[in-house]
Amino acid sequence: MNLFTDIRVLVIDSLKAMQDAGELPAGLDFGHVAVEPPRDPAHGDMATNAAMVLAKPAGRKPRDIAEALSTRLSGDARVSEASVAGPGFLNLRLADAEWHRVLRAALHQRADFGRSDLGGGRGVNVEYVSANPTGPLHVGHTRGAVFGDALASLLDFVGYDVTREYYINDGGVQVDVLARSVYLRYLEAHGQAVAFEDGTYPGDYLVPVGQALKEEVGDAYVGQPEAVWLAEVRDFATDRMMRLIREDLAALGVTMDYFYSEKSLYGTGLIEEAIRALDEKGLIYEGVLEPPKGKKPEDWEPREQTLFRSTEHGDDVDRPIRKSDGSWTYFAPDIAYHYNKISRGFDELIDVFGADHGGYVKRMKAAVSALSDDRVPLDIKLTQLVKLYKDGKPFKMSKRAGTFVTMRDVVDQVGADVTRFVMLTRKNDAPLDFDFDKVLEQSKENPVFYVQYANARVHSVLRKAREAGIEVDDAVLGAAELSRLTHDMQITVAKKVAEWPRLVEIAGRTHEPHRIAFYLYDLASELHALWNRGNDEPALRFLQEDDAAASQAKIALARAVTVVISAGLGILGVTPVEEMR
RNA sequence: GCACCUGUAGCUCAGCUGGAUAGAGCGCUGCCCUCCGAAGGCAGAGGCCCAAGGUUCGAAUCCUUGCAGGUGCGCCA
Repeated sequence: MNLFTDIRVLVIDSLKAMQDAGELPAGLDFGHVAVEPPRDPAHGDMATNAAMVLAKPAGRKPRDIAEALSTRLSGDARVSEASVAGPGFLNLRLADAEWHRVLRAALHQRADFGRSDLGGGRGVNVEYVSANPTGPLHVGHTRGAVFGDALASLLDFVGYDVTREYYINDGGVQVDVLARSVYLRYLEAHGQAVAFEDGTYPGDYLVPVGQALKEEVGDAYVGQPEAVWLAEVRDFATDRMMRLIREDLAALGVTMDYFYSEKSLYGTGLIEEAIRALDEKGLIYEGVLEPPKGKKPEDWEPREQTLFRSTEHGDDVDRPIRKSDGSWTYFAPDIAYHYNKISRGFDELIDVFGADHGGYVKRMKAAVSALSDDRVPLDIKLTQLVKLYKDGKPFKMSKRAGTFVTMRDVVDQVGADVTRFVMLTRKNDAPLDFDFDKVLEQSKENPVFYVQYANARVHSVLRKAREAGIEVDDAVLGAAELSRLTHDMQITVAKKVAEWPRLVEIAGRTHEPHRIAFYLYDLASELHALWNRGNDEPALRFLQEDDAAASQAKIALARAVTVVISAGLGILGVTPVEEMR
């Protein structure tokens, strides 16, 4: 249940009744009528802008509409008070029973509390990570992986049919470089001295791959020209790298539904088909691009290339899809890949890219817009850089100096749960500071700890209640005398719980999973505040050993909080803990 | 030169399809914390929401222009 949408229905029904009574003209658009929590809780529990939105079309003064609406809403048992304020806001105060109803819903629906039908079962494809298969995942990939995975879970929670997908860039020259690098390690495994020049990957992680290649083919490739081994070694190496990447993802708790290979596009005619589809729309032509202004490549000279008229779909300049030698640019298979996603019937597409791909957004959107005739929206989320800190000091990464920080390094040091939560404590558009020490601190300034601690505190109460012989199963708690919960701080916590379904929809609509992390921190804060008050006012403590009924009511509130924390952490991919260690 | 992202308290950042007196953590100030649920609690100070125009009953939020920082810009992917 979502109390905000329930009350909005009530408001709309009242407005319709006013139309029937001739107090409002027919044919009004209620689409902009909103029911929201007011910024200042002193104003009430909910506020509606109905009077202000409808004043002009209805030809009446906002305050007059608000007064009339106020009279009708006051007649509903759920509304304890309705008052007109400011330019025409209608503030509503709800009966305590409404908050109790929310708690019961949370205890009854548990993991499903807050689920929504926003997506209406529509298919959405979330493509994320998509790192080149040339080495292990690093910190930058980690943020994209966590973000994409949480977004996918979030969309699932709000009613989408979600596919998680990884695009393997195994078709470009970078996998040839990988193959040559592995070949060097292979020669090394045969006892030869090798040198890693510029343009090869010197990382140690290829040592076992070279060794494995030796075990696979013996000395068959030693002393042979590239033509003999390149294709074979390339396949072998990319396969090994993808195994490595899958292990990295698994360590972070990320599981993909599909891995889509760029290489598999070649030779199937799909690229040609996608380009033909664009050509049929008159969007493909042979032409010469203007040189880029400012930073001009040194060897720039005008060339005729095959171009995609992406400017027709919002891009700044048209984009080449063939190099001057006639081979495809990277963009061409990517067009084909998105063409494939469209043809697989997805209703919405989401790409999660690193910030360095920002320049790629417009052309990709242009391609999808053109190929789908604007039927399939593509949202591209860019994740900004992660800056690493060690004890407050910046931690420089350098491949050359060997201080290259991999995803595995991070997960091994702080754990997958902490990594995931911290990566979501900033919106994707903002750079993120990640301090190896601070994320493990046990204090209020560490949101991961604070949320987990709230959860653990509630579970501690549940354990102690059972020891005291008080039944605290959810079914029992759901039937508890919640009318005993009347204290302001208790109602405040219940109100925060009631915001969860609304928050989830907002996060889902905006594709912003970080909102969940921030909300969970707020929710945890409210619980801690109530808990702390128990120090001064023993009557507010959750466990009242001599009064089972009172305990059950209070614990029902606490349990509802952990229901939401568990669901929220679940979306973020973080395991809720029941005990702090 | 152009495009995209960012600009909110001393610092790091939230801010809901535009809503009322703009929030949190840290830091700062004051009080509380021998035990009874303190890996602390309560309260307070602190703002020209980068700037200037515009749209609107109403703008941190939308539009335009400018400023500052970051990222990117044909034969790399």
